[in-house]
Amino acid sequence: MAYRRTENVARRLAARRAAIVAAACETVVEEGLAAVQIVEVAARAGIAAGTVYRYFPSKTELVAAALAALGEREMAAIERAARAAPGPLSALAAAVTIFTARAVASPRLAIALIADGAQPAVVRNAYRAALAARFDELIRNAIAAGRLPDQDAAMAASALIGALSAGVVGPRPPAAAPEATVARAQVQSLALFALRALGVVDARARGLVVQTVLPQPG
Amino acid sequence: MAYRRTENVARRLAARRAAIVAAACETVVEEGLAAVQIVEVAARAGIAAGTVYRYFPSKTELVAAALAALGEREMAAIERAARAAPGPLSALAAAVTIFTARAVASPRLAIALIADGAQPAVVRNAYRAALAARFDELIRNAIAAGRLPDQDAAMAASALIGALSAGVVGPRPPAAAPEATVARAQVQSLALFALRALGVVDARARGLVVQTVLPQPG
DNA sequence: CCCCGCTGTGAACCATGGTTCATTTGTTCT
DNA sequence: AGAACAAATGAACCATGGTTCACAGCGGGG
Repeated sequence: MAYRRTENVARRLAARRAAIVAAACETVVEEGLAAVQIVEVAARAGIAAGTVYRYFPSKTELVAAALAALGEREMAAIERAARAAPGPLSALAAAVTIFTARAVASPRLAIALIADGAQPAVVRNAYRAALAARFDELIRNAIAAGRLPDQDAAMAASALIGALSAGVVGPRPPAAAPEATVARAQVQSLALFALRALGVVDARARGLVVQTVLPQPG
Repeated sequence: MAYRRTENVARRLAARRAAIVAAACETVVEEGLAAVQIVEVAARAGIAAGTVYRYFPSKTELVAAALAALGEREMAAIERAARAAPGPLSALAAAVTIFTARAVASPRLAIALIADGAQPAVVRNAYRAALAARFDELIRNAIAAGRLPDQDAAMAASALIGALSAGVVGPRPPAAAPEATVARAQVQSLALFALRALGVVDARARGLVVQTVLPQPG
């Protein structure tokens, strides 16, 4: 029975650690990377500041854990979309659209993961790299299937991410339409631009993007 | 003569103010926005920390002035390139190429002006907006001249900047070739990608980009 | 049932870096 | 030259926010 109890304790500790990371994630999503403060995160997790240091050696490590979690969540969403698509080109289109939609829906998160200069770089680069690698692969698949013209896939992937990210900071047009509609239009425009950049003719691209379901983030 | 002397003093003060801004600019270019510290900038300008506050009410204002100066310098370089070009499409190509070349040559500067999350945003957005406006205009000109397919120029301009900026943070290919050559190749690839995204056919774009002279930043 | 030790606490500590101000230094005008 | 005033100085001040630590509480094992 000794073992049993010990395991329960371990479970409690793991849960608390997860709660701390979750709190940090919330802060990142809601207020951006720069706004992450130990006391604030601790409060959100319902514990004292010092307790955080029983689970993480430093703020940097905590932020790293949070960004890793958020990054994986994004990657998973993209992966899901890509896998669900019927062929290489629509997989690429789906990935592009999902990425953009989620970025537009959570600009602070997108910035934190991709662009924010705060914090010692390393972690952010991990997500960027993973993302670029995945897009690179999707592009190469599409090329191999003869659905895209031959090109430097790695460079294209990198530039692609940049172009799509630009949407979240770029100038919102003064919206007369309801917010959701504007966001959807923005996502669609960006995705079309991106696909055209890769060499997809416009009409074809439109079909690919429109057929993609725009999801809720999370 | 009273007037004469007064004017000399004013000149000295203006010069000193300029020196402070210049020092701040150097720091931004060399070490990034986050590394700007009053004491360090003051030392670089050859004065004491307190003196800075005779010329600027706060660090924020100083940084704003520095970024404004740097932004204008970039805009001027782009403007020069665009004006020198023979037609709307090559003006656009020239602007794209120069922007990219300078960004690749001074990554820290590019990041500070475009992406860095440090400092209360406002100033950076000014440059971004100016840049986007200029590209928007160049794109619209090219469309009007029938050299580009019709499209949402504002969105395209924004995405364009994002795509080009991505190059400076993106993965450097492991360079076997000398640094300068790699940089030039990188600039060319990015510029081609960007022009294709705007609807220029590849062969035509290559000609436009290659003919552009890659300059020294400054 | 009580002791031990692990977990939680939060006030205090420390480092960083922007800002201030009493004092010193230099310049202008008579 | 000397009074008067502006500018420069830089050490001290303050705010912010990460990190520590001596202590309290709780739960599990004997």
